[in-house]
Formats: sequence, structure tokens, C-alpha cells
Amino acid sequence: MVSVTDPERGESHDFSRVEDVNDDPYILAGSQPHDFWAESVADVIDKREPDDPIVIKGGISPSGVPHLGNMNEIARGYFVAEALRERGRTVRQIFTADDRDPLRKIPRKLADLDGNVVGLGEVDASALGRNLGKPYTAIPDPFGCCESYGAHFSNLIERSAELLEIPVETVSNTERYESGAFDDVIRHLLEHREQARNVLGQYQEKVDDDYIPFRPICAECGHVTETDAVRSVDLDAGTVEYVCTDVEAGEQTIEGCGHEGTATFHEGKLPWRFEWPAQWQVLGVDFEPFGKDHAEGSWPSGADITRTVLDDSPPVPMAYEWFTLDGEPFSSSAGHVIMVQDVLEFLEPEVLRYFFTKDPSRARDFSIERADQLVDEFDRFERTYFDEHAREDETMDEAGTAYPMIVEAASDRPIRLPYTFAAVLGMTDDSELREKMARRQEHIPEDASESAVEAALGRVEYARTWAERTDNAYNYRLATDLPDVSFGGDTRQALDELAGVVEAGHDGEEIQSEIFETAREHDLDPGDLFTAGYRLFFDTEQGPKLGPFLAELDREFVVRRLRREG
RNA sequence: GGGCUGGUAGCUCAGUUAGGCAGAGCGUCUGGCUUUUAACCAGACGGUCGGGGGUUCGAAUCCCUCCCAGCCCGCCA
Repeated sequence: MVSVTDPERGESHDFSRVEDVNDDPYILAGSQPHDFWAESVADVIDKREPDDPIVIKGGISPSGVPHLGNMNEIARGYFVAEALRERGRTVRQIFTADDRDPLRKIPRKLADLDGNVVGLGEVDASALGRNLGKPYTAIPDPFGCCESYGAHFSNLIERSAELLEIPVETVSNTERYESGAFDDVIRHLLEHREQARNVLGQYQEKVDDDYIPFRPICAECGHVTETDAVRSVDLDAGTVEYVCTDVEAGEQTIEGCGHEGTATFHEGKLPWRFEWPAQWQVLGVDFEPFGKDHAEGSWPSGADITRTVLDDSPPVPMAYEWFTLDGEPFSSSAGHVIMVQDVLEFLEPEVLRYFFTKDPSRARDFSIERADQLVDEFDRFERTYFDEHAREDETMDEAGTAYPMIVEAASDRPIRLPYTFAAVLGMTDDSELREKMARRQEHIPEDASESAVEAALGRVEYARTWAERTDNAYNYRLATDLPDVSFGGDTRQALDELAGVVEAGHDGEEIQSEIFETAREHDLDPGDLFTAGYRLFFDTEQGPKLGPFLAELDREFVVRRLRREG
């Protein structure tokens, strides 16, 4: 039912409805048969009875820093793949590196292979300016470590997927063009270019008689030309004649060199609106998730092109809402991005995977500041799973279905330290002390195995990194050496007295009370005495609840420190 | 301007399929513990379910309308 105003008939049509009810990209709207969205999507795919292997695709243009939002292209498909594998299907999950796309503007931020975001000043940026308009795979890697710009950022995306432990197969678009995989579909589109033009014209006003669904790469300057560059098509020879003309790229114009040449089907690319359907056909794609930016634009036209021009069926679609980062949209140019690599320094992989199990149809904020909330949520999710499991509860709710997909083995229940408590433990480097404190707070059961304890304490490093990164209320560090401090006489006496109390052996709450007591006896404001304590132990003005914390530490050390002896 | 998607407690989110008491965690407050120092436990507070109208015995849920945000309707992807 997609149609637009037909200029000749003057009819007005509803632009919003797609051709086929199966083409609605908001697949998760309304009635869903399962609690976990991926199961519901798997149902839809199943119903079409696709042949094995079922192909699930995502696609990312390796244009720059691959941030967390980009990972939707891979992570969302993964859960659907897992749901289908559970049903005994063979699934091939791929992502296309859309690396034949031309560089249209110079990115302000890049990232090295370790995921460190850097400004342009730190790389050979001049080379980038000279390469505007060329495919990413034809541009040298500014870091000099990979074969090309495109290979560099594809590599980063692959690493992100590996870190999330998602098995995904990379398909380089450039490689497919050069190997001839797209030849047949290009030939078909060029042969039916009039029909192709007419169909696309229903979605894009600017499609005119000059429009050719193929963009040759200029043999002279290397630019990807516009859709009006082709002057003639020779289907038998498999070539096109073209003139290298200017290309509009947003505000600026990338100048063409005027070269007149001949290009084979290997030496160009399809415009995106045709490239996407071509990928579906060539790769046999059965399911594809995509961001909401595609939902009203390239998806409806792509589905129509697939049915009308390619005489094929488009994949099952799924539009997903975008993430924000700490309340703001991701912005590579502004440096407001976070990569999987960064996230995995303060979150366990299973927690990040859990984040992607949430309903894709809702806009969602990824908050670094409140990472503890996400971890708490994950821990509850995990508890739900194991509690149901223990009851032999057969309910296939979200936790029951999704949990096994996000952990390596859902058989052993891990010991989980609350994340913020782990952050408190991170105030000391002493691993024995960490364990002692965790045991005292009964976060570790007495009969826990050594490996289970070690695994549980693994969270401390994550939480520690989080505390440092956000510089939040948990970012205190036990000072190993005596900080450079000087106190008034009363304070010194009070501290000595406290040292005596600690030496005599008291529990945390007693020490806590004693601090107040001692302060009063010496006519000090309790707050000042606490501050003195924080200075001594953390070299800060504030810190964790002091009495219980000191009680956990080595007694001799505390006494010595209170006496300013070391 | 038109269309699509989203809007539920201070925060992060369930609940909307199929109308049936407004939910969880965190935060806050109070207490556990005569004393402000972020870990633990208990309890309490916290809501115009974006606003308004309609249908209904009954609406977060269905319908209409308006507001806000994002996206698409140019190029590009």
C-alpha cells in the first residue's frame, strides 16, 4: 500500500503503510506470543519456513568509532539466532562491513585497535582529506596498522563482537563487489533500470531520468561517482561508460575530475537503496534488525524493490530504537561515545549482553554513572532464573529463556557481590583483605570453593574501574604510605587515643562510636575528626563509613597510621 | 508541514498482547545503633501512567485530540 502522490494523477496516498503486512518493521508492536522478544521474532521467521542455514544479517559502515549503539546490529540478531538454534535450526549470523561506502567527511574522532578514542591530531589526518569520496577500503589506515581505513574499523567492530562473545561472520562489501558476487544483481538492476528508477521514485523525489542504479568508481581519481555519472550501459560486456562528476556530501561538494571511462560491475557500487536489497538476495538474508532511521526510509523502499524489481522476498525486518549515552545521543564527532571495549572495563560481559536482551522497541539510556543499577538488575535477573530453576519451574518467562543465552554456562550459580560493595572492596589492593571483608558481610558463603570465590572477587576490579572512571562516591583508595598531613594538638591527641582503642580490639561500630566519643572529649567537631581519619587513610576529605572500614583492616597497620608512624 | 516510534515514582525500568486495586530496584526519609560520614536489615514516603476528551460498571491499557523528544519524508548510509 505504499504509494505517494502521483504527479500525473494528483492522487494522494498513505505513505506510512508498507506493501505487505509482513513488511511492518515494528515487528514487536502489539501482541507478542513470548515474554522474550527474540522468541517472538524467531516465531515469525520460523513461520516462513526458511531453509537451513537461516541467515541473520546486520550491517555497519566502518566509518569511524563503532559505539555501543552500533552493536545493536550484531547483538540483537544474536538473540534471535540463539532462539532459532534452541529450536534446532542452523543459523549463520553475519554482519556486512559496508566498506565500499565513500568517506564523506573527515571524522573528528577515531579509535585505535585497542579502542582508545583519539583526536585527529594524533594520526595522519592530511591523508584523510585527500581521500574524501573514495571507498573506505581504498583509503590508507590513518593508524598504519591495517590494510585500509575500512579494514581498520571493520577490525574494531569484529573485536567488539568477539569481546561480547558473539560468533559472527564478517562480510566485506568491497570484497563481494570485487569477487563478482554482486554481478548478477547489478546486471539485473541495470537491465531493469527503468523499473528500478520508477519504484525508487515512489520513495525519493529526486530520482529522475538520469538516475542509474550504479555508481562507478572513477579510474582516475578513485571517487565513487553519483547516480547520474553513467552515460551508457553495455550489459553484454558487463560494463558502463561514465563521466566523473561532482558529488554532494552534505554541506560540501566533493569535486569530480571529469574523467571519462569504462567500469566493470566490479568497479563500482550500488546506491544504498539498491545495495541493501542486493545484499539480501546475494546473501539469502532471512532476518535483519535495523535502527529506526531505516524504518521509514530505506526499509519500505528496499522491501518494495525486492518484491517488485528483484522478484524476491525481503527478510523479516525489525526496527530498534536507539540508545542514548548518559541521557544524550551518541555523537562520534563530539566524542560522546562509548565502545564495547570501554564498557567491558567496568561491566562483566554477561551484564552488557543482558543490556541487549531488553526490549528493542524502546528507547533506552546507557548510563555509565549508574552502571550499578544495571548490574543490580542483572543480578536480580540471574536470581530469578536460578530460583525458578530450583523450583523446577517450567515457565519460559524472560529470565528463563534469555539468561542461558547471556552466560557461558547456566548450570552453576555464581556468587555475586553487590556491585557497589565490590566498589568498596576496590578501595584496597589487598586481595586477602577483600575476601575477608566480603566473607564478614556474608556475601561469600563459608563453603564456597576457591574458584567460586575468585570468580566473585573478579567483580571488584570492574567496580573499581567504574569508581575511578566516574570519580564517584566509591572512588577512594587506601593510602599505602602515610599522606603528608599535619593536625592540631587536640586532633593529634584524639588520634592517639583512637589508636589505643583500636589496639585494644573493638568491632567496627564500637570504633565508629569511639570516634564521636573521642571528638567530644577533645572538644572537636566530630566531622573534623572524621576528616582527619579520611586524610590519614585515603588522603581525601570523605570516604566510606570509617569505623567498620578500619575494623576490617590489619590492626597493627591502623594503629600505626593513627599514630602517624607510617 | 506529513508520517512513524517513544513518553509510567527523583533515577533505571516492568506492566499495554487479552481493560480488572499503580509495580520493582535504586535514591530519599525514619528506625535498627543517645552522636551527620554513603556497605547491612526493616519500615515509610514517593504517581495527573505526557495533557485533555471519549467508550466502558471499570482505562496506563481501547478510540479521538493536543504537547514533548527522536527518526523518516533531500543527499548519504
